[in-house]
Amino acid sequence: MRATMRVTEERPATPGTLLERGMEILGCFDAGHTALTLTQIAQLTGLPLSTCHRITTTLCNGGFLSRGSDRRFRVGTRLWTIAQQAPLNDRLRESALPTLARLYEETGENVTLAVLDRGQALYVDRLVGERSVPTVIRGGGHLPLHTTGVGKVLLAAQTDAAIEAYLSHPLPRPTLRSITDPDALRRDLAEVRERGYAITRQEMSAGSGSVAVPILRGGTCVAAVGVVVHMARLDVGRLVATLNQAARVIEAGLGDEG
Amino acid sequence: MRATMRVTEERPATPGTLLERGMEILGCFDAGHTALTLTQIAQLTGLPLSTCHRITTTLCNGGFLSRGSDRRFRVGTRLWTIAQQAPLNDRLRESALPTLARLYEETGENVTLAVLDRGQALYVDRLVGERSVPTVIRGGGHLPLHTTGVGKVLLAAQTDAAIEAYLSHPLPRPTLRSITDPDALRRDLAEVRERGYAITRQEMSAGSGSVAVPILRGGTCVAAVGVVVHMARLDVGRLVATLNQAARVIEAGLGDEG
DNA sequence: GGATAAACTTCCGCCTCATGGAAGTATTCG
DNA sequence: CGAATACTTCCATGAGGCGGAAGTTTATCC
Repeated sequence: MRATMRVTEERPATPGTLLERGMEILGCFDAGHTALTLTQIAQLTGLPLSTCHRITTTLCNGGFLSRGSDRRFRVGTRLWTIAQQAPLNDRLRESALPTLARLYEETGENVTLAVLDRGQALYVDRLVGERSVPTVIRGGGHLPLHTTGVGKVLLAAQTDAAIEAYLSHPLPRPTLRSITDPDALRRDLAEVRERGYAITRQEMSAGSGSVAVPILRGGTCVAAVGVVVHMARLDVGRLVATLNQAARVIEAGLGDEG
Repeated sequence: MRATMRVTEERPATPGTLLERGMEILGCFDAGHTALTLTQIAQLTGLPLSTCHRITTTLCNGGFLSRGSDRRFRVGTRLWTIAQQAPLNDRLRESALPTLARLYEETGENVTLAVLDRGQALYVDRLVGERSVPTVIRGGGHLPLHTTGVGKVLLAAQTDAAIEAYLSHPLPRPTLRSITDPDALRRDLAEVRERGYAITRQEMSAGSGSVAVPILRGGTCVAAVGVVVHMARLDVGRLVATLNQAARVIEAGLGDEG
């Protein structure tokens, strides 16, 4: 009989404006949700079906969504086109791409480029090999700072105050090896600063580790490049050398200041 | 005294809903407009300043826009993240990337990957070399089908009816060498179909030409890879061989059907 | 550095346009 | 082929967007 307990459902106090709702619907398309039916969207957002229908129709007309023959919604090319104007693409990505690919060729491993975004590592680009560690996250996704190589590099480059702020929040712990103790992390980050590179050992997923180095512009760290490899192939010395070389090339492509 | 001739201004009959206006504002961020001030947005959209202000504020709160210390708006990371879920990225892009980069390394030229979108060639990815032809368009931009190598490939793969529909619209003519005569284009496209590759010679911009080949999945053309080079270096035979090799690799990475 | 201009932000009463339940239609599944 | 599910359309109501104008901050100029 399921009852009608919808009373205390989810709506705290926010009626939500049309535009906010539109953004909320678009936000449903995250990693793993590349195609959604109308009802799925209604469930995910908690909005009435007719409301979702109206909004999705508008979004489709604007090219922000598109609807395939399977009646499912996908992100539209218009939205994608607009997104290409994001600062993330400005120079970093374009100038880094060939270098990342060469890195990928040289190492045969998963190569990632990430920046700091909203207290997480935002994966700007990612090259995944068939022969390497299985996919954890696709480009455009976020992962914690303290469990990934690129994340540690980005975090270590922040001010002490920012680091403390990060540590003050509860830290996710995806594996048993994840470092979540504040003191241990502080030591780890200090080491990253000294050495100029970060290492993770099964801190994000069992069986794999990573190495990452910063990309600097005008003395500040704007991004990080890293590789994710099976633990057995975690040859830190070689990888750091290769990564540093790549970072240097990317930095050169960025220009001095912009 | 300026009068109040605002009556017949610009608003045909569309008041525009909040969501539509939001999309319109986001749409202002196209090639060459990566950062806009509030007044610029108001001018571009023709919307009142206060309205723009309200909408941009909402968009910023949602992460769809961000505002730098220079008070200018840019596309936000949230929007970018969502865009990564677009079908464009599904497999094509990820699996093509390393190959494109290798192409870039081998040829030292501008390498482009494009799909058909709304009657134009949508550039999914683009690697631009310092040593090669200057930038015409960035990734995420649209160019005509009949003046670009990748465009011709995509157009030639369409049904005859679709081609005729394309030819029935007025064709832009960026250079004197652009082929805009319908009959000449039909012949050109027939040739593309036979040979399996397309050539342009100064049809998009003076001094440069291009070669492109299709990327097939399940017998249909889903994309095109091409290179843009200075006319002096337009060694068709060599480029076609290299491109075909690359296309084969990309196709292999796509999987059979999905 | 002070004055003027431009760009931006806030405010509020009017009135349009979004709202969402319900009824109707298409699609899928057994 | 019928039942269940997914989607689309409709409409009276009132919540929320509207934009001109006044106020504040930032940029420009001499």
